[in-house]
Amino acid sequence: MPPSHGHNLTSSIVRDLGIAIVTGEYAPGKPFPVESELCRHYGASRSVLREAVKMLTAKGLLSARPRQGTRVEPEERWNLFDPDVLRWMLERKFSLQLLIQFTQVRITFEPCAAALASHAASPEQRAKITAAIDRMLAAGRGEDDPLESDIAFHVAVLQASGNPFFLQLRELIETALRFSIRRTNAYKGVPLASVLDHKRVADAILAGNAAAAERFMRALIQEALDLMLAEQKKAQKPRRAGGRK
Amino acid sequence: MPPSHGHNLTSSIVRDLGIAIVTGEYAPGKPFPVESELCRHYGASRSVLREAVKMLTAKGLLSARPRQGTRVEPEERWNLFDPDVLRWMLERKFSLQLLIQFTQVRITFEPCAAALASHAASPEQRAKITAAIDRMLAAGRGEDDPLESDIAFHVAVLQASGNPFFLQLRELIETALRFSIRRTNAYKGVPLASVLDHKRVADAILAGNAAAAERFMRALIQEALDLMLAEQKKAQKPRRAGGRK
DNA sequence: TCAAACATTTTATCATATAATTCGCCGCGC
DNA sequence: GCGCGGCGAATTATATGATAAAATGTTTGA
Repeated sequence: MPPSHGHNLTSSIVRDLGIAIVTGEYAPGKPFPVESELCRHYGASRSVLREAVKMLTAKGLLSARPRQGTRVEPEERWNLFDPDVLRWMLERKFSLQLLIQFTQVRITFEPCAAALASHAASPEQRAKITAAIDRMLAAGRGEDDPLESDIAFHVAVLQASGNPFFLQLRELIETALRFSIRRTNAYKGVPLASVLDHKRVADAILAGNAAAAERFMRALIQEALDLMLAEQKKAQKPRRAGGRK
Repeated sequence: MPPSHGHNLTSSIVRDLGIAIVTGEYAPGKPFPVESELCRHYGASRSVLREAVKMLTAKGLLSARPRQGTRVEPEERWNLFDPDVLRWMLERKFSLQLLIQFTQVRITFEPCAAALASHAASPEQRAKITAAIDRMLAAGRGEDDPLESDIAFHVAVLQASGNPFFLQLRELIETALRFSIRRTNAYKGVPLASVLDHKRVADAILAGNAAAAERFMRALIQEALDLMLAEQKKAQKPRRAGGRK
């Protein structure tokens, strides 16, 4: 196993093991390989392997006790808000349902963040929001990257909210956005309408209109959510019902 | 350093270092002790220390590179949604502002979870919500623990929402509730009114009335938030303005 | 039948050695 | 004087082997 992805051996093992866990390669009930076995598997020393296991333990994926071995934790203990964990899940264990569930989180958070931002945004943060909208407009003319400018807008709003918990979602939303376009082939040509939908959120925030900012942001994400729900329904029809996992 | 708290040496060092970091003992800019120094400090071997550092790295508090040493990450990289990190911050670096900010997160999440629950709750989950309300009523009569029953209610709603991200907040909310009562001396005698406020949320969920469930849950948390904001204002008056940190 | 002693397996901890990485210094050439 | 390349040192990264502790299963003794 060459340290192809991360920079060092440990982080690439963390990544590999992490992906193996979230994809269900090691079930929460079934036995996890013992240290020595994993060492052989990866051709790494015990130190490195133990450090990798500790990192996954810190993310809630594993737990270990003497004589009992290392075990995969039940899924509800996983740290879903850890950027690594969410990324692994979206990239490697994609399910439309997971993306929908995360979007439900966004539709919960972001309108609130927009409302807070309309009161709390500093001049610099306001400028950043304006700049992001400008970038989106430019992207509409083909002069900037649509995805990056979109991300920049949402991040700017989160930052302007002044709530550090909201800011935490930054990486998660970035991952989700990057990922969802990679699958849905949206952003073919940025519809101007979408840019204007963003712009009215920005305008409401800059005008200090919390209620409008919240409403418009919610509408924005609801639209994306509706698209996913429609796709989900479409995908269910041809085959059968039963949307578990 | 006896492994007083956690079960083993590593976890107690993780805890100790984690607390030292969130309390600002090691600033994000200033130098962090090198491995050998930390080993001496804790009287532990390098392996143990490195594993502890790796766990903190996984939680976003540290980063390390050869020759450059280990460094504290800027606060916005910390994994605030990690139960350990939030607990350390609330227990050891308490600020009313942080509690308020987290409550803003709750007021964002929980009404939404209640709305989802009103449609998605399974029979078992409904029973759990009912049971929690019964416990709260019992607590009002002094026959059960007010805090535990309150926690049980909120957790039951999160579970019933069917969204794993919401369920993640379980431990966080538990921590925040346990903590906030320890400081505010609320729950002296559970006012029946509060129990009824909870009950009408439960009733709305059980009746499948999403809008009402959302509204009542929001009102419930808003009340707590208002108390904190009032306390914050009260605390600011006597001294001076300037609520940073 | 039950319980205490024992053996075994697995992680936890320790100790030491070597490699890789990066920064700063020094000297060389121009 | 100034840049550039190598050299050395500091620090984490990795490897290895040994010992300790914990938890489980088994055996033995009454």
